[in-house]
Amino acid sequence: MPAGLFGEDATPPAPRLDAAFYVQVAVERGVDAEPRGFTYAVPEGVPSLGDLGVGDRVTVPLGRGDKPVQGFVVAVSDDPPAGVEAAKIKPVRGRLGLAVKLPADLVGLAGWMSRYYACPIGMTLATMLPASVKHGTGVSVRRSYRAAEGKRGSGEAEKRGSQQKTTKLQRAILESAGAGWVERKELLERAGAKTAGPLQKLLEAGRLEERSEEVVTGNLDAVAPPEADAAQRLEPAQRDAVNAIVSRFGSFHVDLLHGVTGSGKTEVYLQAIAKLRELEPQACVLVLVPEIALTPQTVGRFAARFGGSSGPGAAGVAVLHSGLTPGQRHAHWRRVSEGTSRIVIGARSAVFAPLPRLDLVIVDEEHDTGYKQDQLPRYHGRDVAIKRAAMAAGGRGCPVVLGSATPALESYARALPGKRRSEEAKKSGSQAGWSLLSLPDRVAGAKLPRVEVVDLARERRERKGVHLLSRRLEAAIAETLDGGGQVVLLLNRRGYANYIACPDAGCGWLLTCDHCDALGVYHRHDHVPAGRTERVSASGFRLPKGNVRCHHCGAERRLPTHCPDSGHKLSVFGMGTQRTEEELIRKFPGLLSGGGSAAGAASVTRMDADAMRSAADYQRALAGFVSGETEVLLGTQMIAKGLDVANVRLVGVVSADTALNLPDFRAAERTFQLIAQVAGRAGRGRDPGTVIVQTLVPEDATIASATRHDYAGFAERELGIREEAGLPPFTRMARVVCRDLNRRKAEAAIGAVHAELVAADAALGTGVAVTPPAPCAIERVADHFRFDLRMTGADAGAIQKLLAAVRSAGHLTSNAAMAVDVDPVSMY
DNA sequence: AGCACGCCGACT
DNA sequence: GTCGGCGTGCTC
Repeated sequence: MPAGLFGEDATPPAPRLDAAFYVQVAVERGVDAEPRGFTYAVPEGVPSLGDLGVGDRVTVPLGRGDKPVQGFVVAVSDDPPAGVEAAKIKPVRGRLGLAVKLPADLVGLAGWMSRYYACPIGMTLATMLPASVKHGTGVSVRRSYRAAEGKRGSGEAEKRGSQQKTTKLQRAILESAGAGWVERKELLERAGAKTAGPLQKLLEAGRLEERSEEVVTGNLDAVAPPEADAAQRLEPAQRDAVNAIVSRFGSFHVDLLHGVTGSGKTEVYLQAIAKLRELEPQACVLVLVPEIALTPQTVGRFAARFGGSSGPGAAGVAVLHSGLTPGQRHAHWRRVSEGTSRIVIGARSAVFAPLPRLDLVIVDEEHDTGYKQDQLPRYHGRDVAIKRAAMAAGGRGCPVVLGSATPALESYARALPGKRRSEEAKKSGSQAGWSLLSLPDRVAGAKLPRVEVVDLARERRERKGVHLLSRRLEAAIAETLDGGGQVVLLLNRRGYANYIACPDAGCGWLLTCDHCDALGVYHRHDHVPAGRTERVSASGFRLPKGNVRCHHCGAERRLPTHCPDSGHKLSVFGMGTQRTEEELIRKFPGLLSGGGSAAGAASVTRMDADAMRSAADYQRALAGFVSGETEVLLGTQMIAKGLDVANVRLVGVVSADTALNLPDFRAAERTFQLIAQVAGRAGRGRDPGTVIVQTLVPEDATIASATRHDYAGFAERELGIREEAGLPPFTRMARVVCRDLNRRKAEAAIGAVHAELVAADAALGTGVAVTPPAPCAIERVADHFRFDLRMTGADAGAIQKLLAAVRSAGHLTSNAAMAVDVDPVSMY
């Protein structure tokens, strides 16, 4: 600046900050300050800020009002980066959570996620650190004391000390404390002091020294104490798989472990981990499972093999999932961060476990859509895990094992050596580092269950009345129960009935939600006071009272009795788990509902989101089924996962068609997965068991493949269809949804995004196809109108390039009005 | 995401 | 004449 410019009337220059150094801060706001956050100055001579580093949390002033906001340090530099006006740089206000910081490798991962999923980096970082860790839940300060070092103490303390008289209690405390550190509580006990008063006096007088340390008190009992669980003898295919995984140690590689249900995938994980720990005792392992609260059996096996998290000197398994109390979560997090627990098992968010190093990543049930987060940041746990593994060990990487009986076609296509490999895999060739490991058979000579198909259309023609259970299924249930076996029944639809309609064909009125473009679902009250029933159904059922619910917005209302248009009495039809339960009890009067309500009684337990309000409900229901107290387990897809009960001899799929008709290109894949997974619950013991699949379309190729346990055949055909249609996994997809209370605004917003995307694609030559905007399959949800568009590119890079351009120009935002979903798993 | 600034309707 | 509606734009 030229000298003399600032005369008396001119604005004085902003005083130059005496900055020791500068930090880039990603603020925990929706501020899309990609890629590097904002620059702040670290003032000279502030001791608590002197060693600020990547991953530390700070408070910084933001905006015109200098509103203090929290953020993460993502980079440190001696000088501010070029292009940032020096006058704009503000100083860091303070530091947060001295004991806790995010490991630098996670900060790097957040950078990748922020770019890949088009999400503000500050929000990405914020989701990596559990709230309980942020807030320091369950942290208490442990204070210990020792006698000050006698005469050597100089000046003040000495003087004040001599001014005061030493009471008897104070002398006792001084003696008890001695030269070593003694904890507060113990010290007072030893000295026989009832209050801390004398101790405080000594402290003030400088005759005692105090030391304090943070202790996380949250209990670690969430991991069951180890039971005996010896390594099992491996089948040849399992041994090959373990050997293959072991051969990858030390560098990045992805193995897709495709093993049929009951083929012993978990044992493969366990033995691979054991081998890794033999070779490298400090090795750290990350194990992801779809929803850990629902898989206590898996966690138990890991804990049994490698030690639980509680008990003396336990160095074993930590768990991180939503079922923990905040204190427990914090405690587990700390143990992981300190390197005390080197094996972490957890749900999606456990991919951010603060392990000090990473040597092996396992993603169990990798096809599960629960890995995809449906809120910001919309990441896929499996894909982030793979990226984290690739970035591990300073870029050298570590191996990943993806396990499933029904792999996602995205994974299968990359791992498959043959012709159906996706373009991406072909392009990068064998260095892509994906391979397929197969466990084609169940362990110990067990056989996959027999699968029968029942044609529901025919059943309806030949039989009067409403029957959710066909004659064949009913007979099989009777036979199984008579023989002392247990039954699993799957129906992937909650409630009693999903159509509430006018029986007059000429009227055709259907009850829909007032706030959504969706049908109301009739739910009975689960606990109806005795004798309170209400005649509703045209077919003559006496129904207990209930409500109509919308499964999209949660709105609830009373069940109307008459059609508002024609005045006819309404009828209720369609199928749901509650209705299946009712029919089951009607047809098997010996069964009692409510799982174990009456001691020793044979019973049916319904397991769906309505009946299972908490993880504890689920654990209880599961325990009842494992113990044999519950004979029939009926539920939605939550019963299809991981359940391993030897006495299950019959699995019934009440309707295989529920997922088949969804407006989603993955409908067939979902259907295959659901049938194959639930069928896998049968025949875990000696008897291979039977599976009965009810469907209106018995000739459907997907259902036929599932009945033959033919994943490869299904995949071959479905991949052919996907390739033909230019769908994933042969392409990559991203989706933008705009929503607004005002329909025209939502439409205008998506139109603007569409124009920007099309223009950017033309300018950059990314070759990404952008669909014209269209109303979503369910256009209105909770009074908001929704429009979407889809982008399809040859590979992830093309989509990324396009998104980055439009995003940095400010035309893509992630907020309540607009959502960007990269690699969407749900299309409606 | 917040929060401030700014330009158009119903009150003292 | 003002208070305040929420549309728009910016945050080192």
